[in-house]
Amino acid sequence: MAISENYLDSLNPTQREAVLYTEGPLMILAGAGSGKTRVLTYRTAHLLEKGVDPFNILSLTFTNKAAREMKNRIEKVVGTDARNLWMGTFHSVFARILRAEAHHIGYQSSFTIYDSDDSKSLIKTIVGELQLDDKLYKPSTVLGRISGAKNKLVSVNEYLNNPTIIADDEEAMRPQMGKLYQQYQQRCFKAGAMDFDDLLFNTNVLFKNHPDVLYKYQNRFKYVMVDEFQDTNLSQYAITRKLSAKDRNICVVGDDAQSIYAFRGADIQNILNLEKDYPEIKTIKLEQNYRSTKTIVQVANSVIEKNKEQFKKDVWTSNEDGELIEVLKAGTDNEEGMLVADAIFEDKMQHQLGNKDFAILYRTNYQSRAFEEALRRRNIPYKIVGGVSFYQRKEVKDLICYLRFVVNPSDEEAFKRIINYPKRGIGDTSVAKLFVVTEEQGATLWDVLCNVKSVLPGRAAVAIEEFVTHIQAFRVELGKKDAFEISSYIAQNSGLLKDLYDDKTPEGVNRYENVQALLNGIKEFVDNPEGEDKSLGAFLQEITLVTDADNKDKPENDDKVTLMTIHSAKGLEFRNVYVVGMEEDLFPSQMMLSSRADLEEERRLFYVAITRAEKKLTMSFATSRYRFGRVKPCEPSRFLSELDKNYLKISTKQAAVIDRPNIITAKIKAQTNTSILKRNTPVSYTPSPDFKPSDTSGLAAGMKVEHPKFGFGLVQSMDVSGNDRKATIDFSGDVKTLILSFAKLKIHEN
DNA sequence: GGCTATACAATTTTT
DNA sequence: TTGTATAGCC
Repeated sequence: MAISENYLDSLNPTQREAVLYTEGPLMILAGAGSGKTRVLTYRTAHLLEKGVDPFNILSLTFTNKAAREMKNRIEKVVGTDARNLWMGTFHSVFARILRAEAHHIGYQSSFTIYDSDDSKSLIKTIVGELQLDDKLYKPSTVLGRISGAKNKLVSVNEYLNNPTIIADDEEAMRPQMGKLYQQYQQRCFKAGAMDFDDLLFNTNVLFKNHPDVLYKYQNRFKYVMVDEFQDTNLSQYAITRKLSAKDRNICVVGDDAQSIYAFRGADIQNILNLEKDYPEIKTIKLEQNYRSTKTIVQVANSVIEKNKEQFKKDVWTSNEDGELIEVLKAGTDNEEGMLVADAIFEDKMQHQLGNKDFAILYRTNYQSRAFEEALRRRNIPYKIVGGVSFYQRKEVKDLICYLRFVVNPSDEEAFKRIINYPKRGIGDTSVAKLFVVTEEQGATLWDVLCNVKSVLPGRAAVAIEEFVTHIQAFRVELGKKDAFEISSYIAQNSGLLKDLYDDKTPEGVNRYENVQALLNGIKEFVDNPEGEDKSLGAFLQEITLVTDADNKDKPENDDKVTLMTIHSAKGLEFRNVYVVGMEEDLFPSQMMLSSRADLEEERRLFYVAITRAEKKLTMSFATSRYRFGRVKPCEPSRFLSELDKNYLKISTKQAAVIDRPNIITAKIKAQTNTSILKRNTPVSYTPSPDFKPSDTSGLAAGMKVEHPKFGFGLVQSMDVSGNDRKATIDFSGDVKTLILSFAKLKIHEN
């Protein structure tokens, strides 16, 4: 095996220890930027070098993207052997295993995976059928409760019999919650569907009830590694524990300071459980940060120090001190966008950076709008990670639901979406009737559909019979064609493609293209030599587990500023990071203020945001923000005042253009407490009363100019090499490079 | 059943 | 402000 040179030499002593410690349980507490991925990569490479078969190694990561990247890196070290490693998210790995073992737990291997929209829609249906108050039993609330139970491995029966849970639900005025959980599970099962949590829950059931199956996978996965262990929930932990019970070669990597998924059931307790379950466990701490400047590391430390509950860790770096952390203050959310876009532009010019060196991180997705707009106006390319995934778009999901229903005609949620699209005159009442009859008869949905005449009156029945004939025809093709052929066939013959094609509005054209893109994606899936299972069913299961964050960008057009939530930024790093929307009630989110545990999670989130930055960190906040179509005053985040002031530079920058009348800003300023930033608020330059921008086409070095914001300056040099003409101007010591097409400059003759 | 008009709520984070 | 839910009409 050809391992590239002395890879061990490039590691520090603790890292090396972690790589070499291959037998027996190991816990690596890895501080932010401490070379964790490097350790995991080399550890795997080292295992392979020792002669361990790649088939025997399982690595569980948090995102598909992380898995893919690690696989690539290992491949660079050990070569093509890496292809046979099992790497993926908990959900994708165990979905594959469940697919293979589905018959043991009463499912077909073609089971559907419900995404959260499917789950909520089903809950809504059930709440309606049970005639419960839908204000009280909101789908998201109910799903959250069910999800929470499953993540703690609480089955329906246990739920129904647990006095504490019952009391909780009664106190919340939702006594029917258990009943809903029960119905929901039944309906999923009957529909041949599992939701995200079921993938893990049912893996536990499988391993518990079928020791022979468990034994098989224990022998298969002799070495188990878990990345981002702090974000695992009980259900996930139970799976890893079972898998590694035989050989006890479990290696987990995590950082409690970066645990940000408690809302999804992640439990720090797992780290303690681990020490209990594996008393012989070896713990290694990686504390040297290689990513960030001293300033950033120290500010991050000063933030996380405020948390009470944490393991002792001492993250340090030998990197340079670096630049101070800049804090930008904006009057409005739009101005915040402009300030940040301006700052990015300036940084780019001054340090000759690429767009991909920058990231804008925010707490909630909806904040992206102002930054998109500002970046677009300055022609700075950007990409948004997160938000609605491609597969969630209406037109794409419509086709997917056709495919789902053809593969699994019990799939109720898919049925609901396609039964009247394209329109065939079947309304909600008919659909509800069908479900009721299905329940009453204890039959399957498909059976009822096939005998629809006995259920529904004439017109609707005829329409459904037609639909059934269509589906049957598609199912016949399923055996003959590959996934791509059958999908194209269905897209065409269902009338879906035609419906979209007929819409000639720009949005309609876009929708049509999206469906074509989906078909291309399926083609790619079929042509990809790596996957072994190329059935349509396999494709459908895979894409449900793909998030937008996993999207591989084409490398050639990848030089873009990245916009994303802090959650999706976990595990990534950027040269310059902008943490925006640093306002009370936004970050920390008002939803998280109720308990100390929640606030501490927000603070860890802040810690994650800070530690993404390598060289330069900038934060921003606005003193007013649009919310629900109304301007709302905002106060700076308490997190800002928790930062060590010695590392801060309060910026005096203002946006180049004021977007709304000053009255609003002024009024809000008057009532807003901006104490931490008040003291050195600068006197901004007031332009001459007769200020009027000149024609700058003849601008040359040596000329004296006036800028509405920066005041008088002397042109040092001109840059006409790029697309934009730029001038470097000295504004009494403050040297700026301005793009002439944007900058308003008045040329003074003398 | 399908369409329009009106009312109303909503913004946490993700597999 | 936007998107969704409901009511009321054809």
